[in-house]
Order: sequence, then structure tokens, then C-alpha cells
Amino acid sequence: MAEAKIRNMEQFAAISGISRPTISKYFNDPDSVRRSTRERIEAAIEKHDYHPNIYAMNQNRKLTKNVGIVVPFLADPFFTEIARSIEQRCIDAGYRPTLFSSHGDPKLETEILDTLVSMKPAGVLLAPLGRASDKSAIEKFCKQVPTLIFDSSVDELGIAFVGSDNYQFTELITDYLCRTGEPPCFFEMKTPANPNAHRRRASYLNAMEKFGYAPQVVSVPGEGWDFEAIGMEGGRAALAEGRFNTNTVLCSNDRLAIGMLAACYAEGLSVGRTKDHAIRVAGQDGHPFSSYTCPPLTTVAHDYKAVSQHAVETLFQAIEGSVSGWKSTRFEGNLIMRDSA
Amino acid sequence: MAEAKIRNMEQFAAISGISRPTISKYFNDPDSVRRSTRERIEAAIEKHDYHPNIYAMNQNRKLTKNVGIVVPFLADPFFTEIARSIEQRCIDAGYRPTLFSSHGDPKLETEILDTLVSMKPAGVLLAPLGRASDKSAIEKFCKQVPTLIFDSSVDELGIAFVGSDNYQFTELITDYLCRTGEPPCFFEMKTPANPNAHRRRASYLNAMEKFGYAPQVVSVPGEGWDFEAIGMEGGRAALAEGRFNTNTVLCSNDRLAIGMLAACYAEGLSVGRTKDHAIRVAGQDGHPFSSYTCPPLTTVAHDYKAVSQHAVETLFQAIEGSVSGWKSTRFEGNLIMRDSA
DNA sequence: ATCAAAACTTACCGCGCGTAAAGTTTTTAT
DNA sequence: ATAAAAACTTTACGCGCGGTAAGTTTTGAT
Repeated sequence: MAEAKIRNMEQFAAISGISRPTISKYFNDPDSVRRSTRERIEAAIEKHDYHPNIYAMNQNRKLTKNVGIVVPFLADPFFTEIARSIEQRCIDAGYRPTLFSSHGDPKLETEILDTLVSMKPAGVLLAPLGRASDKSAIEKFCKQVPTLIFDSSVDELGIAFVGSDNYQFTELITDYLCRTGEPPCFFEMKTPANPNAHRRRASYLNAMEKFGYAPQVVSVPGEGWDFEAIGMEGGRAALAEGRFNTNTVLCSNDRLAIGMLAACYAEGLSVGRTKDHAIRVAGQDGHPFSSYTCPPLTTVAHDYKAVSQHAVETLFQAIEGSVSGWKSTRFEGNLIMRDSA
Repeated sequence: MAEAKIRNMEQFAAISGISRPTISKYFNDPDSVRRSTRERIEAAIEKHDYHPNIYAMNQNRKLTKNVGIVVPFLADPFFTEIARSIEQRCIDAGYRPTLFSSHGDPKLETEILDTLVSMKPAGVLLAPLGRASDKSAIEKFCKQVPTLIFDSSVDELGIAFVGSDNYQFTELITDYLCRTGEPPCFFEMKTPANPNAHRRRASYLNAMEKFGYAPQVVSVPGEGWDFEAIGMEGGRAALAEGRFNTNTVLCSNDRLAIGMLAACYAEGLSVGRTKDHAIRVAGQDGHPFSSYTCPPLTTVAHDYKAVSQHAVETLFQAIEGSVSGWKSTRFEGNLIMRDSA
């Protein structure tokens, strides 16, 4: 600690008595140098606490180990959860993930893509904003960087799409709700940001027809990503006005359902699947907190593990050469029966 | 779009008929070049869609506009919320924030600090893991980069600490609970990751003594950051075993309280502040979802705005020269009375 | 001991940009 | 019109590292 701080690899090479290219080789792959050399280098690292500058490293590399992860809204626990899962898988695969959130802002999303270009990532996992996204910017970006689109699909961009089978989600839970009680009304935002919401509505309508029930969609106003608030306010209004034809409400997503539960509580309606309750409420997503609502929320859970694993694997396969055509993979969800419906 | 893609500033300078240093100057500050020049550059940018590589930019700059934000656990909505707020303020101040999460892992926290050194940030806002943090690594880092510590304090490191007055939080809500019903038991994790938890317990004990009541602390086992699960399981056990002496439970934080609410529901206990309920539950933090629990959670909310604003301002003042001594600022919380207590 | 393979060193260029010095052109003020 | 100031160009170097080619040393097997 007495000596001056090492500032670059050349200084470190000089002080450790090993040539710079060898040091560089070591940091690129510690096993690529002789054991004795490695030990000398590691001793010097220990002694001088040297770390190469990763941003300078990537500057002149043909292939970096950087991976970008972009989600539309990090304050949504669904995205924090999936991002965390993907992040971990990237680390395990020896890559350096960097996480970005578009914060619901298309301009910020485009800026992030520009930043990512500077980062020279080996690949990017992008969950686009959806409807609001600047598609041409995404398209341009996909031509420069191997990009895997997840969560919500935008045309046939990038190397592949990996997500959930939202159509199956809604059909599954609609079927369950119809079999176990009154057929559900569908509760959603009027202008959802995410294209998956449209799939879910369409699936609901189709399923209800198939099962021989009259569908009823209750769309509530509200912009942005504050779903719980929108669900609560819209839910209270809809309940007060008696806009639900049955005692069962299927929400377009869990966050809306959490708002709906709060609305029911506020309106003095007891939620639950047994006879002594006034209303049943179900969600969709398998939100991390859905098991801690009161009552615990019945929902269809994303197969987080399958989605994140397949997304990461597909990206890495593409990075490592095997280029096949664009493909879309959607995983089925699992019904999680809890007390709310 | 017909021409080949511009790869660097030199090519861009050539094609736009302006020297590279001037282009560089423009990107550093558009107003530092003549109006006519600026217009020519901007026309060329528009035409060729050129953006300088930000990582190469920062390579050789004396002062970058990078700011690092590190939180211990991004899956905790409290941290997503405060991070988002801080991020926005940095952007508004013309800086480029990059967000990192330690994911509860001290090794990852140290790695992030190394990464941040490479990034040459103008400053860093760090919410340390707390008890688990590698303090010597943080200390080293603080010597290299202007660092503001927020949320939980670690010694007197960095340029300053900004956070909440956790002592006041607990005193405030304990007082409220004592005045409005039975005095509260204190519900907490046995081995909390965050030092604020200890402050809250100490404050509870002190307040109870002051008000002339016998304190009772119920500590439940559990490691990690899955607070809702820990609160629910520990809460169920404690309720089943009748370990709460009064009908009022003050939880160490809102996430634990959310778990406690779920435990009460599971045990068939009605939660609320009126006579017809069996138990009162309160939290602390002002968690983003605390208003959507059933019943809505009574809590002490962080002054998110004040904390994030003061943190960012203090950092930028330090960056821009005015170096005063280390200071600690703690903002008071606001009691939010809802139905749960 | 011998020799080829493996590992290393030296030397040099490249990445994309910041920055400084010196000279040239343009603008502004008088 | 003239001079000073401002803005620009040219030139040259630096940041911290990757990567390659050539030559040198070390290794390990015979």
C-alpha cells in the first residue's frame, strides 16, 4: 500500500515483472497462461489491487462479454423479477450484464439503445415498451446488435422472440373460473401500453364464446404504469355503478388485480372463492407479491424460469454463431389457485 | 441512408466538412461553437445519425458526466422507487446515471464498485448493503470517487450521508399506536441486513419506556431479502403461539408488515383499527404498495422527495468544488394513517 | 542432452475520442 | 478600413487497453 496506485496495465506489467500482452491474456482467460505465471500475476493483483478498466477493454475487442438488458419499467416487480433472473443467468454464463429501464418513456428507450451501441455488447435482451416504442429505432438497433426481444413482441425484429403464451394464460384461467363459479367479467385498462393486454382480451372473448357464455369487458381509463391506482380507482367506480354482470372479475394483470382487491375492500366487498364471499377476483402474471395479498390472489403465473432461461440460451446461441431464422417461442403459464377465486 | 454508416468522429468530421476538434467541442457543449457551425453539424447529425461513443468519450476526460447509483436490492420496491427518483434528478441535472443492484450480495457490491472506478464517474450515490458490506472496499472506493452514502450509513464514509431519521419514524408511530389503542409489540427479523432495523428497535424500546409501557419485541428467523415471506411465516408462527401480548403489531418495515397482513388473513384474524377487528398492524417505510394492501397499511413514510433531492444536490455541490466536512442528514417521516391501525 | 512445442517478450498499430498548442480564417467593434 | 477578438483548422499527443507478428525463452517429452 505504500507504493503509488497502479494506473494502467503497462504499469502493472512493469511492477509485476511480466509483459503487458501476457497480463492482457491472463485477464482474458486466466487459464491461458502458465501456472507459475498465473500465480505471479495473482500475487501482484493481490498486492496492488489492480483491475483492468473494463470500458477500455471493450473499446478494441472484437467480441465483448457485455450484455444489455432493457426493460420498460423497472418499478414493476414483474420486470424486476424477470430482469434479475436474466441478469443472474448472464453472469453465470460469464457475461457482464448491464440493466436499463426505459421508465415508460419511448425517448429514453431510444437513448438507451444508442448507449448500448457504444457499449459494443455481444448481445442485448430487450423488452420493448410496446405500443409506444419507436419501432424504426428498434429496427435500426437490431441490425447492429444481436438482439433478443422478450415479454412483448414487436414485428419480427431481432434474432427471436421469447415470452409467454398470453392467449393460453387467459383461456386457462377463464376456463377455471367458469368451471368453479359464475363466468368472469374481464377487467382491463382502456389503453394498455403492452400488446399482451390485447391478446388477453381477445383470448377472453374467444374462451367465453367457446364455453357458451356472454362475455363482458370492463375497460377503465388511465394512462401510464401506475396499474394498482388505475385498478383501484376504476374498480371502485365500476363496482359502485354495478358494471360487473357476474360476481367474478378476471383482471388483465396482477397489478390491476391488486388495485381491484383494494377497491373491493374499500367498497366493503368480501373477496374469496367460497360461498360466504361476495366476489371473486383473479389476476394474471404470477406477480411476486400475489401470494401476499389478502386474500392471496388466484392467477396464472409466467414460467419465469423457462422464459429467462430460453431467452438467454437463444441469445448466446446466436452470439456463438448458430444463426437460424427468426423464431417466436411462447411458454404456457401455470394456474395458481389461491383464495381469491 | 445510402452512404456507409459513420463509424467515428473523424469520419463524421470529414463528411460534414468540419474539423474533428470542433465536432468534439460541439458535443461537449453545443453552444460553444458558432451558430452557423452548430447548424451545419446538426444537419449532418440528422443526415447520418451519428452519436459519439460515450464510453470512448469518458476515457480521456478529466470530468465526466457519469453518475453511478447503487442500491442493495432492486427487487425491493422501496429501492426501485428511490433509485428511480434519484435517476431522474441526475438526468435533469444533465448527468448520465447508471443503476446497479448488489442483489444482496457483498461480493457483487464490491465488483460494482470496481466497475464504477472504470467508469470514471463524476460521483456515486451508494446505498450500501449494510451489515454484510465489505467496509474496507467501500472505504477504498470513497477515496477514489466522490461518494454520497444514502439510506443506511456506514461509519463516516464518503462526502456525506443522507437518509431518513429512523429513530423518529418509530417514535412517531409508536406514539400514535399507544394513543389510539393498545401499545404495540414490535415485529422484526432476528438478523436484519440493514442497520436501520436496529435503530428502529432501539427507538421502539425507548419510546415504550418513555410512555410507560412494557415493550415486547418479537424477532423471527429468516435470512436474505424475502421479507414478505419471512413476515408471513414468522407472523403465522407467532400468532399461532400467542406470542403477541397486545392486539397491536408494529412491524420493522412495510414488507414485513405485508407478510404479517397475509399471516393474519391466513389465521383468520381481521385487521383494522376499529373495535370490530381483532388486530392492528402497522409498518414503516411508506412502501409504494402499502396503500393497496387490504386493509390499507398504516405506516410512516420516507420523505422520498427530500431524501433523493438532498442526496443529489449534496453530491453535485461536492462535485462542483464546495468541499465541506462530512455531514449526516436525516429527514423525518410522515405518519400515514390508514385502516390497518 | 536434444528438440519441438508452448509460453513468453518486444514492437507496433488500432479503438474512438479528449485536449492542447500553433497557425489560419472569420467575425465584431471601432 | 482596420485591428483585435473569436472561432476555426491542423497537428500531435494522450487515455487504457486489444491484437498481431516476429523473435526469445522455457517446458517437457524423448
